Amino acid sequence: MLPLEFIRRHPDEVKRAAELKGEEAPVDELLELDRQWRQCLTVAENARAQQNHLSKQYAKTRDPQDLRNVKEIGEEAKRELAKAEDLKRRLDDLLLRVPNLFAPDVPIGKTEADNVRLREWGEKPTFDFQPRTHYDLGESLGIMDFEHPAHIAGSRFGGLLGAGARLQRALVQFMLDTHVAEHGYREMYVPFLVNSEAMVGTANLPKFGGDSFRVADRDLWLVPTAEVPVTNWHRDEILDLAQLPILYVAHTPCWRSEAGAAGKDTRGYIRMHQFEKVELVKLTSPETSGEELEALMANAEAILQRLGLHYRVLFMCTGDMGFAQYKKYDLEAWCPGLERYLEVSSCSVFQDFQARRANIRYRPAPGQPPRFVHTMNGSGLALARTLDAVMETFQQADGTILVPEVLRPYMGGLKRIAG
RNA sequence: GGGGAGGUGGCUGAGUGGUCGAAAGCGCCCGCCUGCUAAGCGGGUAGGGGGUGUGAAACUCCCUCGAGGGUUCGAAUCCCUCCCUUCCCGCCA
Repeated sequence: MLPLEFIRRHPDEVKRAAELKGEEAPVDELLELDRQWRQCLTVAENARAQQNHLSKQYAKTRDPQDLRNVKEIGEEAKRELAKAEDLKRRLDDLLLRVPNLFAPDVPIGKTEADNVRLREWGEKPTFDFQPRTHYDLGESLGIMDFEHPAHIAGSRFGGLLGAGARLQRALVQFMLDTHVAEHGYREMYVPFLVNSEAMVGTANLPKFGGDSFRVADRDLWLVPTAEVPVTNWHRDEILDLAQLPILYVAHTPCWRSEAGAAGKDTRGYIRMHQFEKVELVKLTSPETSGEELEALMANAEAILQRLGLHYRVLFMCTGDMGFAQYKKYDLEAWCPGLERYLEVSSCSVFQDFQARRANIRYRPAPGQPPRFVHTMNGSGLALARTLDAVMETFQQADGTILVPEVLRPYMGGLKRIAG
């Protein structure tokens, strides 16, 4: 969230950012509540101060009249304090609904058409036959299945079999090993269910609860991304500057309700209720967050490059970047069968927006007051779609799939998937 | 799931109704001392919020001892509920 004081001083800047992001920002309502709250709080605290004072006096005098006075003022303090607390609760709730600002260099725009293509890596592969889609290939080879999962769980679930399941696992292993051994991340294993506080910390709540699955009768949510448990790992902690930057990588399943996602462009192993992802998360000092984001994105790109997948990098415009992000890049891998790019990674920095919510701080120097860290994350990479891109890119005329070199050690040396 | 113990500042840990936002130690900061370092000596050091207000001060008030509620003029301290940690038993992959 944004500091209340910042909103007080720069309401127009906050409103402008929200508008350009296509988000609602209850700034006026918030400021009015803020005014009422502070007024009420002053009255309440003055009453409480009087009460404290009179109470001490009564301790000395034991005068019944003093007792009557202190009781009376005590009642008033209680009433006013309750009023102030109610106002503060409403204020805090609104505060959690104000979107983050965006970086000065973020392109202004409304839709994905306004995103800026920063660069492309490699070239679209060419085929001397009509390339097939991953689901077509996968179902023919018997390594990808949508019917059985639908039967046991419903639509928007996919399943993998044999070499398909193993190929996904190989991708996960390859990604984890690369990020740990070569990019300096620390591997983590984390809960796949998190409480509401954690969801608020990363800004998945209160506004976006509808995007995630909640466990019935419990305050637990299925993680929509490892970002939630990993970023919240250090909630309410004060870190040492020497610990920063903290680099974490975690592989988790992710669950998303994908409400309203049915229809066009969603056929295949693309937008599932459940998918695997290797997620990169960094906690940094404010001074280094800019360069750390670029490095994080480069780490994600390295995976695509080693797999030999053609991809492009998009600088997301204000309208397409989201509530909490300060800056966001998408990596999109080319899928020759689908004849379109699929988003396989989204790399974002939040500045201290999440850190304020999750209360993650660091001490810049011994003896100095704590400051909020900066948080950022990016997929490194999202699994279902990376698997799709691999299958479609390395398919052969006979319907088999060549296994990329870097994955072969993870496939028991298998060079070609033939079903 | 049943029973016991416990959750206090950056950390360890005292504290069972006002003298406690909290002993002591560690850590950290400032100063002194010492040929350097170490040791020693003195002082300082929780967080959040409100008001007034300046150039970043200063002053003042309120809240916070796991969370929430209650008793009381007054709660870290007493009562209730919940969460978490830990030990023993049970169960289980």
